[in-house]
Formats: sequence, C-alpha cells, structure tokens
Amino acid sequence: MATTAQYIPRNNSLPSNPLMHPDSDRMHQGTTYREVQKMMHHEYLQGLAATNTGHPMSLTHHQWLPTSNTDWSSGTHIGQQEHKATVQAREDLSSGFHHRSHLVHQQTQSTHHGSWAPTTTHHLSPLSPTSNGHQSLVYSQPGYTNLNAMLSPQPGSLHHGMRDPIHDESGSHDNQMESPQQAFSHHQDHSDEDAPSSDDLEQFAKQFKQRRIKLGFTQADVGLALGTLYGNVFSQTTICRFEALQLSFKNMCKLKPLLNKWLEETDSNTGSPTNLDKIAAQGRKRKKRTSIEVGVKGALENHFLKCPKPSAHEISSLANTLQLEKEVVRVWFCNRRQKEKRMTPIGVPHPSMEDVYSQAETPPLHRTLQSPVQ
DNA sequence: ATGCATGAGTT
DNA sequence: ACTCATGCATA
Repeated sequence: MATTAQYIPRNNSLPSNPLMHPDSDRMHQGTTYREVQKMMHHEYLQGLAATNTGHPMSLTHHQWLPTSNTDWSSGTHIGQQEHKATVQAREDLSSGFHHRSHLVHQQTQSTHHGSWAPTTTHHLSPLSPTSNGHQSLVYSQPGYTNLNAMLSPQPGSLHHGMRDPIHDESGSHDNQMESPQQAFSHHQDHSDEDAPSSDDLEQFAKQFKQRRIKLGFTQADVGLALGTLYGNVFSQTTICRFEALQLSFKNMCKLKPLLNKWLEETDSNTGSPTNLDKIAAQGRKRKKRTSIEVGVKGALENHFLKCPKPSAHEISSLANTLQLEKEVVRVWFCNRRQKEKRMTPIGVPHPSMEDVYSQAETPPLHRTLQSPVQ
C-alpha cells in the first residue's frame, strides 16, 4: 500500500500535424559552481553523504513501461486509487525546521549559448527591504523584433500554430568560466540581461504578475505566448514558479528577459485581438504520480535533515522501510534538494515587505496564500 | 499552486 | 548517480 505505482502512457493520439513539442532545447545550464554554497549552512557534514560505490555506467533512468495504455485517457483520470485517506494537506510540514533564511544563489556564470549571463550577484539579500522608490522593471531590450504574437485571454479564436525554430542570438560569445567567488569587476550594468539582483527579480516578478493579471492573461497564456514570440514554450507551472520566485536564481535570470519582453509587447498592444494557438502534446509515457503518505513524508523529511544526500544503499533501505520504490525515494530527495535551492525558502511565502523607511503606511502586498490570480 | 517525474548535461 | 530546468497531473 505504498501508493499508486501505476504507469500511464500519455495519450498517444497522433496529432496530424508534426508539431514539435516544446522542447526547450539548447538552453540548459552549464554551471560549475556546485556545492560551494550549501556547505556553509547547515548540517551537511553528517558524514556519509557521498558513499558512491562505483558507478555502473549509466542506466540512470529506466523506463516505466506502460503495459496498459488504454483508458485513463478517457477524458479524466481514472487513477484515483491513491485517495489513501491520508493525503497531505500541505507537504510543507517542513515549515517546522527548514528555513535557515538563506537564499542560496550561487549561480554566476554562463557557459555557453549565453545571452543571459548573470555575472555577479553572488550575494543576495533575502527579503531585504530594498528601499526602492522606483523600479525600472521594464527595460527595452535591443534585439528582438517580432510582431505581435500575443494571445488573447479569451478562448474563442485559435489556430495559428506556428512554432518556428527561432534561435536566439547564438552568435553571442560569453565570458569564460569564472568562479563564482571570483567577482569580476568588469561588467556594464544592463540592469536587464546582465545581472539582476535578487531584489530586482523579486520586484520584477511581482510587477509582472500584476500586469499579467491586469491584462487578463493566465499563466498558461504567457507560457504559450513566449513560445510564439521566441520559440520557447513554457508551461503554466514555470510561469507560476517564476512569479512566486520558486526557481533558482539562475533560472530566474534566464527567464526574466523573456517575460520582460513579453510584457513590453503586450503592453504596447493592449487590447489587440489576437489568436491563441495550441500545441499538441507529444506522446510519451510517464509514470503516474506517486502519492506519498504524510507519515512517510515526515519520515523522509527527517532523513533529509540528517542527510540530504543519502547513498544509494541508504536510499534502498529507506525505500524498503517505507515501502516505496527506490526510484521514488531517490527522486524525492532530488526534488527536496532542489527546493532548498529555490530563491524563496520553503515555508516562507513571500518576502516583499519594503522599505525600512516605512512611510505612512506600508503597502502590504504579500500574497501569502491564495491571491486572486487568474 | 505544487508534488512527483523526465531528461540533458555533469561530475 | 547527481544537478537543474521544466512540466504533467493533481490537490
């Protein structure tokens, strides 16, 4: 009774048109900074964090064979055997311990296909007041010249399925490797593509969200729009995380220019009727989401605190104890580690208080919980 | 809004 | 096997 370990194939209904799926392609990272950051704050030296007993080559990911790709795609999900009763109200039980107010951004470098290269800021002030009375959130970016490819918030018109292989300005070089700590002193301040500070990002994200909502777009709309504008489609999830600062610093820096551009384009075309295009999903099998029970989750959290990077064997025994697949446990730890690296600490909703100046009133704009989004 | 998952690129 | 970017499916 672990959970629902069933594999579901993605609905493979061949789309008639050979649409390319939203592959983010070549915009991956090439970081090299690594572990430097975490070492300094917390129980990392537990001991056995790296008991690698040899690497069996690859095989990292096995495939979850489908075996039964039939219904489930009947319109709604059928896999509800995971109701389990327990359910987790909020996985953030971590709110009890996590939180060492850090804000780990460490990323500072671009290895290749840059264009967005955060070259500094290896320091950040978490929830810092940033007494900024003005924020130039929208800067104009030289370069892109595209027409409007905005989407309209209203479902009605559609089509327009273009998704051309836009290549970013790959002609750009990029600085060579530089160690994160080695702060270079050469860099113009393009408040934009250069190196936004965490405060910049925070403010931008907030402004972005406001504008987006005001314009009547959903997070999903924006994701699609980015696809038509730049060829890089993003999901609602990603846009959401951007707005909530739940991405790594580096990732935030990368997306900001794109979103900024979209914002500009959209602003200038306020009220322009446009079209919405859909992108068909590609067919691929995906393991059904495993639902881990609260109690088990608590156990995992505990182990995480003791050792964020358990060895393969430890994972195995843990999996055994908790009656979960080893793979599930492994992934859980990976995801948990990623969370630690987000800009926004886990339990803390959002900083966003501002100036210490405290004017007559403090404009409280935190959206602690649900905000009228979308 | 988020949990669990996939995969490319690294180490 | 890990990190990081990203997203499907779900609560």
